[in-house]
Amino acid sequence: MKAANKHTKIIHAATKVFAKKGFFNARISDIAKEAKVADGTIYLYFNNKFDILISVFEEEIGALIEQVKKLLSTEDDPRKMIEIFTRNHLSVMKKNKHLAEVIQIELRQSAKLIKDYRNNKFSEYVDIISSIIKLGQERSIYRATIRPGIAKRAFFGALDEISRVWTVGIATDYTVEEATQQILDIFLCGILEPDAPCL
Amino acid sequence: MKAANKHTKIIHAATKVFAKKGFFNARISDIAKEAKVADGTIYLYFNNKFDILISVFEEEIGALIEQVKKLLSTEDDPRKMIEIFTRNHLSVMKKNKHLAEVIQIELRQSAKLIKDYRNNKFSEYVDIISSIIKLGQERSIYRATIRPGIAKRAFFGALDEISRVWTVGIATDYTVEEATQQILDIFLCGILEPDAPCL
Amino acid sequence: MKAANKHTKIIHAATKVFAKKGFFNARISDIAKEAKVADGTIYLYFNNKFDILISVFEEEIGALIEQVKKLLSTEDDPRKMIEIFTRNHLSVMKKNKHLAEVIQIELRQSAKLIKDYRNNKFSEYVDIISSIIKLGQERSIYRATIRPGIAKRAFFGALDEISRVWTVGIATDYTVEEATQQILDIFLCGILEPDAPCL
Amino acid sequence: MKAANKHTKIIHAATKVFAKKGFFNARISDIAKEAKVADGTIYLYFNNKFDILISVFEEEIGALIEQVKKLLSTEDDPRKMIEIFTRNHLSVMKKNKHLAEVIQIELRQSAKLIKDYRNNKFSEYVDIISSIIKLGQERSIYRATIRPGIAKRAFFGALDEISRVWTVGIATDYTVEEATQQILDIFLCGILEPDAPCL
DNA sequence: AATGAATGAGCATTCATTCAT
DNA sequence: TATGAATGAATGCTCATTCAT
Repeated sequence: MKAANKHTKIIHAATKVFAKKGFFNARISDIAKEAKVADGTIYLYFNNKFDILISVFEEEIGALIEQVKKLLSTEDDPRKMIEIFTRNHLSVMKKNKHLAEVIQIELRQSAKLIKDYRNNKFSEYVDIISSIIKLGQERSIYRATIRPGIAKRAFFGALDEISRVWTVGIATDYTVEEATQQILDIFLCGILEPDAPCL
Repeated sequence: MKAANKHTKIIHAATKVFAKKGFFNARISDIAKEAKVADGTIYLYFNNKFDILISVFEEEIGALIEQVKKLLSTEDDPRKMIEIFTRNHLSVMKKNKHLAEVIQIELRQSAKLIKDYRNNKFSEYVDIISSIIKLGQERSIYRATIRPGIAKRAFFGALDEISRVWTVGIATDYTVEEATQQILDIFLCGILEPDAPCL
Repeated sequence: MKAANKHTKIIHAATKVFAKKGFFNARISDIAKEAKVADGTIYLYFNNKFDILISVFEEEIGALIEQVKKLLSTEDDPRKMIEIFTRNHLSVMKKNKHLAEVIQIELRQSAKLIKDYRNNKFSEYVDIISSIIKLGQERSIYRATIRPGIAKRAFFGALDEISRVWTVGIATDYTVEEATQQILDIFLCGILEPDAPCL
Repeated sequence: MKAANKHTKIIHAATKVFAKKGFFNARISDIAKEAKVADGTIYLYFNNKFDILISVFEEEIGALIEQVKKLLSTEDDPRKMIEIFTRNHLSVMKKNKHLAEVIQIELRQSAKLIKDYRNNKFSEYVDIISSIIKLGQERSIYRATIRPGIAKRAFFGALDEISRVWTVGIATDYTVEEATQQILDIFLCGILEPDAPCL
């Protein structure tokens, strides 16, 4: 992954280091070394350590949002859209372990770490799920009794926990495809209208 | 909550402090003050700061396991069992915010914090879900294609993310009962055999 | 000078180190080493580096005030009182070089270093001079046209600059007694020949 | 104040910045910004930060010396000469606050800051006072018992401390003229009533 | 068992200085 | 000459842990 400029280079380095050591155990000098810049250089691009973490969230999740939105733009069926979201999320998490770790672990602490920080990008990402559900409800494909605001969390939580297996390195393993099929099997067939066929 | 002895008193104090500040921002002196003991006293009961966190996990989740197992022991229907697990988990998380925070946030970091620590108690807790699913499959109530090892994670992840709303304090709110109904609606009706009736 | 307790021990060590290196070049570890305590110990007694400097001022000048007030209490003649103040100030500054340096150099910067810090003790010390002048004016020994608020500064400034020779280590040297006589001669009688008219 | 060249521009900028923040809190980038040049440009004209401070002393005090020497050249009476020196010093210090701060505060630290630096210009300035006193003694206007080397310090110290009121911004205020009159009154004639005996 | 004063290792951040352009 | 991005050494302060009492 070639870094276009130093800002990006540092973001990628930080993602890697935060993933490996966690935010608190990560040293600025670790990030600097990983990015092959001097410690002080980091402060030309970021205000402080927290700022680096926030930037990692914003930029990495921002890219994820762009990617999945692009994929979704070619599809119209809410069932297929859920499938696309699922497969994309799981495969990115399996491939990009560093990003996965940061989202699964560091993102969770962020509210506690940084006063008044709202993970807007993260909310935006999860809201893609609820928007798909709402679309499906408008077209009578998804049951009207499902509350999108709750279902989006249930669904994201399921994906998140499922994909943790790959980062934590638990023995029990499964492929992205197996996980996708299971998730869809459980979730889709659950929220479908009784007469809407499962995929 | 009256503490039987100093060990328990410290565990409860630590749960509260870790929940409020997070493991890294929590100071031993904070825990000592909360437990109304001297800083040094903590080291008579625990080896180090990590040891306190591990003990919090083991004891608090241990109690949770006891509680839910007791509730489940009076029930035989796998559908009801899933409902009991769900309602219990969500209501404990809503009531005991400190425990909720520690499970949702600190537990996730634990592997990174403490080399070679396996959250055995946590695994035991999540495995209750897969054992219920297996039971349902044996009785042909849950579909045989569902993989319990994946489904347990999907289900726990859903519960976990759903209940995070209460600790993070997001505006969108719902009651334990609403959340329970939605979770069951989505999850149960999804994993049931085609001819097994939803609750 | 035996230190009664750690607080005093650190104050004395800091006076010495600030005198030798100046506030900014003084390292906390220098003070700690000089006081024979650990770096962290200093923070059990002081809030921060500035706080140490302020404490040095307050305590060292406080002691100086006590000392000179005690000496003055036995004297009633405003001429003798000025003499006592002068001789005491000059001899303390010549003997206690560290204190002299801190007063002459670091005290001057203090307003710039520490926002909203008023050297109350220092003002109190200089005000002893104006109170002697006022006493002399009441008794018609000192001229009524002299403004005590200006004269106190002129007098203290003269003493201060005179005594700097000893700390800076300028070649031109004179004894405390010589300096005292000259100061009194100039300040009390002026530098004019008896029959030369003032301007 | 139009700067003839960059060297002078930087000197003036540095005087201002050192006055405002003090030498240690002043950053090279502050001076560069004030002088409207790049940080690196400063190093084309000065060796290091200390060098800038020394240059400030030399050039600003050098100008002060030129100015007062020119004023004194038209006067022959040692009493008038002391008056001219006093009024000039006080009025420059009241007008040029930046220079005043640098002389009153930063100059004092200079020996500690810069190894082996002798403020030659400063000595030259203060020696003007002793040369006036010597002149007065030759003409039997000033008493022969006065030691010019001590009196020059006493006199400069008085002026310095008197003028500090204006830079520090103490409530008690007086005009240049009031201060000049008081200084001359005290120094030339002493503070005693005409018929009160000196000690 | 209990205390809490003392320790000292460890790190985010700053900023004078350099140097490629 | 002039620039300003990059460097990396340097340090105030925190806090987990120890240990004399």
